[in-house]
Amino acid sequence: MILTEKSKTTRQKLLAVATQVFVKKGFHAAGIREICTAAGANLAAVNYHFGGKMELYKAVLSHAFENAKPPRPMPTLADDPSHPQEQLRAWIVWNTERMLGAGGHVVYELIVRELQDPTPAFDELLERSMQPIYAAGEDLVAAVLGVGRDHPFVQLCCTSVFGQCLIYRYSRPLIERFQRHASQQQLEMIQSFLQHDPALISGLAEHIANFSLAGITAQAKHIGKN
Amino acid sequence: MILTEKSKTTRQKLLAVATQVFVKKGFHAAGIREICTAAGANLAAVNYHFGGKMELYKAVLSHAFENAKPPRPMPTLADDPSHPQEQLRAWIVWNTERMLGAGGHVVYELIVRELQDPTPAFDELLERSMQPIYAAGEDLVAAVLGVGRDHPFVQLCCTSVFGQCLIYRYSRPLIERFQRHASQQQLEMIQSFLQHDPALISGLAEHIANFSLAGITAQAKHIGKN
DNA sequence: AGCGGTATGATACGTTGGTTTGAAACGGAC
DNA sequence: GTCCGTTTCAAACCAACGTATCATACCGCT
Repeated sequence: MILTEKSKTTRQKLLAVATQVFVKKGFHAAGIREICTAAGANLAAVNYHFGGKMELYKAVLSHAFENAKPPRPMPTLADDPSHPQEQLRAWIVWNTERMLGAGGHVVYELIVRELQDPTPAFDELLERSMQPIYAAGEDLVAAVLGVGRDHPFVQLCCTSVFGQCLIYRYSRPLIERFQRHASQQQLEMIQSFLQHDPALISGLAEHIANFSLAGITAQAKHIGKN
Repeated sequence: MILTEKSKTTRQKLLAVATQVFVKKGFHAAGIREICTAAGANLAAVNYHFGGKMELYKAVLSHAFENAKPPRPMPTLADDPSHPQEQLRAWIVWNTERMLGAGGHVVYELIVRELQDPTPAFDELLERSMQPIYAAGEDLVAAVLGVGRDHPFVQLCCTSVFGQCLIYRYSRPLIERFQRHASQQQLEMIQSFLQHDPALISGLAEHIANFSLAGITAQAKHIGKN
């Protein structure tokens, strides 16, 4: 079990290939035969190096999570408590780019897969990768609305923000088909998203930030009415 | 192959049970042994009545689509072309309630399942069930923004609206876990969603409509800047 | 060279899941 | 009652999958 140089190579190959396959097909549909042949390894390699398919999957999750370090730190309310709106905008942009950009996209692909059929590894993954981000968003929205974190509007608005981001991860077949009759320019946009074009993702982040900030500040007017 | 009364009964039982199982587990994870035993039918019943698992699935999709008639007609721009904003609000509310309410929820559960691993039946299902709704939304957003349907903002805004709705369908494990530390009142809200509580869905539809209308009208200010 | 832990390889096992088969039971028509 | 198409049933078939086995090859070490 001691990792020599030779073993590390096939281990890493397996990990890399398995990541791609798990992202593309999900845990159940992915086969270790497919993974092993694609990695140029023997069928028994997965069991030898990881102990089983589930352990390989967990290793993929951990590895993906460790390699998903954000390029810049997450904006929080504590960074500038006197300007919550600007901080909220920065957080939305940061979150969108993190979800859709190249930096952390593998993690979110895997999370999205788990949404339908959660494995035992799902809770920990979510807790480590998304929960802190969501909590920071709650703080910011609550600050902008001038209410506590438990106010229903806070949850609703945060979910609205996440929904706008996640649909581009989750519903790509849907978006592609809806825009099938759209202009050529837009189809190219969609294709670029598939390759995580940073410029287009920034533009999308801007849209979601504009859209959401208007939505959130509009909610402020409804507070106290009920 | 002629449908007598006796055969219709088991056929319908199979169809009903299969719908539940496919919704709960997805196409691949669902087993015909499970479906048949739950329906009180023999293992060979699926092959006899439908010709195979895939054909059963297609029958479930068609059946679900036919039983998903909306309680009221979809609001469109043509209903009242002089008040596009009010019509857009009505459309958002209608769409949200349709997606999340009891009326058409089976169809959307199945669509959401297909988003990850589209089957050959996916395209037709989408074309018949969601595409017309999306097109109507595009018209309304374009009218509110005062631009053509091909304007990038139209697609972005429509996707933002759909994203807010769909996240409640496909990310329920996520929402539940995020609000795990939330108040008891909110946990009950989530539970009620699972049972398609009409009142709560109406409230959610209101939120999404408020949020989105503010977001869309805010985009109008950015038009022409580039 | 010879040893021991490590890695790889081909093969087989047990299970699962969809499909097939062929016989038996049903139900109306004559 | 008999016949025939339809439906049900138990059992088997077959492919695919994850896993286990055991022999072989590798490599640093003494």
